[in-house]
Amino acid sequence: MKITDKPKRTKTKQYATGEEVLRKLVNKHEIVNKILEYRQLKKLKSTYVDALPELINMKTGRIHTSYNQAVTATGRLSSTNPNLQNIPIRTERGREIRKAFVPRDEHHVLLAADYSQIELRIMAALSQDEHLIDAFRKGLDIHAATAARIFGVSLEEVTSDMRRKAKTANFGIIYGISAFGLSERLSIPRKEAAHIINAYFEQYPAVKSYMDSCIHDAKALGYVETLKKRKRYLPDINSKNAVVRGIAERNAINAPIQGSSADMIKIAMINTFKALQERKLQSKMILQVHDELVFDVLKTEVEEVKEIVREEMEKALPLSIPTIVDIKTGDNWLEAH
DNA sequence: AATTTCACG
DNA sequence: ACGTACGTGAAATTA
Repeated sequence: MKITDKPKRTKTKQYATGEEVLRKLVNKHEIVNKILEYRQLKKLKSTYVDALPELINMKTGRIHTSYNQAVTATGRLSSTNPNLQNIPIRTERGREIRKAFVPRDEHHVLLAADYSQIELRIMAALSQDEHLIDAFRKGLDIHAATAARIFGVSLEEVTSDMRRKAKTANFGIIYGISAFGLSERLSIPRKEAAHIINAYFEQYPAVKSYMDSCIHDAKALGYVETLKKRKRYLPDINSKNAVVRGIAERNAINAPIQGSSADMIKIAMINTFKALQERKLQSKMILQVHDELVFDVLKTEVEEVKEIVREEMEKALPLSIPTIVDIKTGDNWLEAH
């Protein structure tokens, strides 16, 4: 439509129209927002509303996913046919879909138990950064605590904007972020993003040296590993192509963190299943979504199951800092969140 | 069959 | 000069 001078192209030379591209064009033409809204509705309808009812099992009257144990590079599970690890939650219309996931009958509730900030906790434990460890031991709001440190203010002086930036930085760090990436995500100048990253590593110096050591180990050994010694091989770590090498370096930083989190929840799943069996409970573990377990719980068993699940998840793979699990119940999956 | 887009952690 | 945050899977579109 000629609403931008240098339209972005995909690698096959077509016009790129992904969400990030379109969002930069919303002020150029009134149709752009309408396209974004249309896309969202189309996605939700085709992927969930239309597809899921087709997958109801004739015998059980329920839908059953398949969990794949040997697909991902990091040790996570993946879920197919249908994928129940990407059920919507972020938008209001998406949340309507999540409400459709309900307990087996009126005598049951759904119980959702999720690890709180698990990847940041693992990064604290792996890096042994004293300030990050200290924040978790004190039970602080980790994004606010990070904001206070990187912006040099007291906890009380942290504004919502400072916290938002620190939160994005925290997630970015786990992925091996660049100043460019952070600036894009926060819509701030690259210089400011670079300052935030510099401040982050000044305030959490052991995080910086831990990340450097991940890359160093990958170059020396050809792989990195998780807390439970799961390896990810990184054959591109010494590539002469800077782009290819950069991806491998970010993998070297991220894989031990994401993979150790997967180690932890897998151990928790085994031990929780055993504990429910040993106590002859009828409640069932029904879903895993990377840092969350969902149970179909007999109402009379709620308190006992809650205790067991918290205990088994929190003690599955002890770190040098507390592991916290948040638990909620509800009459549908959204309410249990 | 490959690519693009977008849903989740 | 160049590209630029990790891990997935499904549906629609393009080749």
